[in-house]
Amino acid sequence: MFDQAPMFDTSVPVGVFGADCAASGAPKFRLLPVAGEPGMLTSTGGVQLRAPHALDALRRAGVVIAPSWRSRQPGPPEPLLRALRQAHGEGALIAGLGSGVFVLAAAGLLDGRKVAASCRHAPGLMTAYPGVTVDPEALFIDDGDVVTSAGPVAGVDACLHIVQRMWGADAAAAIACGITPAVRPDGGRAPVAGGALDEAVAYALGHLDDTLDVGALAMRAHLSRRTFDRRFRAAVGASPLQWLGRQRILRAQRLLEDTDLTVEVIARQVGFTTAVSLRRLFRRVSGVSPQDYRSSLRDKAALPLEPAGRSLTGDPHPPGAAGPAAPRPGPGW
DNA sequence: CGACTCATCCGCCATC
DNA sequence: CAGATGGCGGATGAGT
Repeated sequence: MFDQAPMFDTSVPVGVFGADCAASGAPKFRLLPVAGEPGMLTSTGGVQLRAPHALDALRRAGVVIAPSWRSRQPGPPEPLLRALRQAHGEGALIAGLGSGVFVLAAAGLLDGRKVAASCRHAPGLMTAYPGVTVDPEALFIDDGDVVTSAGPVAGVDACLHIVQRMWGADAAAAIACGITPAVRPDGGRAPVAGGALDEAVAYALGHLDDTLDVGALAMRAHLSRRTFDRRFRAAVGASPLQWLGRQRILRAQRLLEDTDLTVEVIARQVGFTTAVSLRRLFRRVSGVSPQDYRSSLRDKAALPLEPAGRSLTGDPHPPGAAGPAAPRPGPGW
């Protein structure tokens, strides 16, 4: 969230990922509203916003969304751009909705890509960033690791698309029915890379605690190993194993946050056979050891700002797809 | 941390 | 002919 950015735009991802649709079977997300710059953020009509999280929260996110940007100088602050690039490099899905595409462009994440942008923003975007091509027809574009939308209303579609892609059509439909007027039975949106791939992803998320190998996921998607690799990278922006590793770390982070389980136990619960593997990957992804991560969060939890909320890092349990045996850790999940 | 094994994944290429 | 597919093999890196 940014100072002087439109309230409507800023609220879009909060509306989608913060919607409480658990009763209709939607997954719960841990939504981490992040202040993109320090200080109080003033929005449309003088409304003042205060985001409970700082930039370091980007390291814990599976999806990072820039919902808006202001029209005036100065540009996005460099620490934010660094954090965005780092999250992207570590496999997070990055989305720029409406004016938020300027934030992604400033971070260099749109170079050489075709993106969606509203007619108001398209000329300025292409002038300031010659490497970026705007598709004037697109409401939103999923480019695998980067999603863009033309304006905040299409931003709702883009967010629902992300939900569908990562958590399945049922999840998207459950959320959509609360915020859009009419939805087709499929959730109103076509899958990114084909239902087969989505199914394999949903299966993997529901069985993170098992030892999954890429060959088995390919079989589940009814694709050859080679084609699965290719399609996966095109759709998700990372190799299957890289993606799997990041999902495992995200879940481990939650277990570290919400439980007192030992690192050894957590490692097994998220699909590592030993804690050594978890520790090594954990440090590479988040920069700290699991223990340090846990204690730093415990320190922060003492502050009044920490919400009891949920995480946009994504609860990986598409209803139905994960099966009855899907793990449901702790109360803070 | 180092040594070891083996899965992964990407370029290449024939084929569909 | 263009584009997608899938097998092969080796460098790489993940896991133990």
